[in-house]
Amino acid sequence: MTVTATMEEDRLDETFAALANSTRRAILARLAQSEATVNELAAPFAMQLPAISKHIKVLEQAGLIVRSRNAQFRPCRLAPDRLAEVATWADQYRSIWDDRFDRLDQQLSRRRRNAQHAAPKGTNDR
Amino acid sequence: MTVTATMEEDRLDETFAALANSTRRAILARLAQSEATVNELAAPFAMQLPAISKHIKVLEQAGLIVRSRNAQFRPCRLAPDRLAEVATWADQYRSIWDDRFDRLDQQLSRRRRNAQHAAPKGTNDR
DNA sequence: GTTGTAATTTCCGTATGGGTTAATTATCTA
DNA sequence: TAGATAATTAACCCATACGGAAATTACAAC
Repeated sequence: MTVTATMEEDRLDETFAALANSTRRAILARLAQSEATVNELAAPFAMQLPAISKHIKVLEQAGLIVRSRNAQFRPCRLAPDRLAEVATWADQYRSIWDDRFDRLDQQLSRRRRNAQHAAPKGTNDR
Repeated sequence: MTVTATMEEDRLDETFAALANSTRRAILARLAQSEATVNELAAPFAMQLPAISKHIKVLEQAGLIVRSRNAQFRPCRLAPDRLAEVATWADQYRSIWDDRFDRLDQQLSRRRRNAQHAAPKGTNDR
């Protein structure tokens, strides 16, 4: 019964864990431009190839990228579904930060009104 | 020069790492309803209090929650800024999954047109 | 088949994560 | 002051994460 929920939770664990590394996020950003091979992805980093290879494995396991085969090359490309899930998850909380802006906005309006009543003749803010 | 970028990257590392645990995400979901004490937050979990206390510490360190003091109690409440950053980060990739839906939509339109040309007299789908 | 290039796997060291129990701190109440 | 409640810290166990170096696999070109 809670099987689906648990599966989704596990997947979010894995997704967020994969995203919790700036090298891996940089790889995703690079792949947002176009697909790329492991060596191409590794080029910008001061890190040995095996390390990048492992990061790619993590991203693939998490479903954030998919890979094909072209001779010795293993081109990677972005798989957007998990990223969409992250956006959806975070959006659950949107009302909370929106509310806060609303309250701030109300406060500002109130202050503007009060300022007008207190000093109706000029701009006396500060 | 890249100081800000690096700080933001480090913060995203920390934010995603904090979110990569279903217990901690459940705590955030609970705090989206109202603030709560450590014992209240711990109640739903089959886990000792110190474990929850550590999870809360991780969330606080990551800036996802803030805490106040009320006698022996340390009520927690949600701090939405980091969640907003996550939403913004994920939204960078929105065009990619939108594009995919667009392509799917175009495909379906094309199929619809072709179906009309091939069998203009009736609904012959499936 | 040998050589070269692309990429992965294995093994290792070190650090961190997530949980436990026991001990400790902080605050209220009688 | 003593005792109860809320919460944290300390000490420990086990597993996993991240990186390096060396060895290995997969394929192409000659």
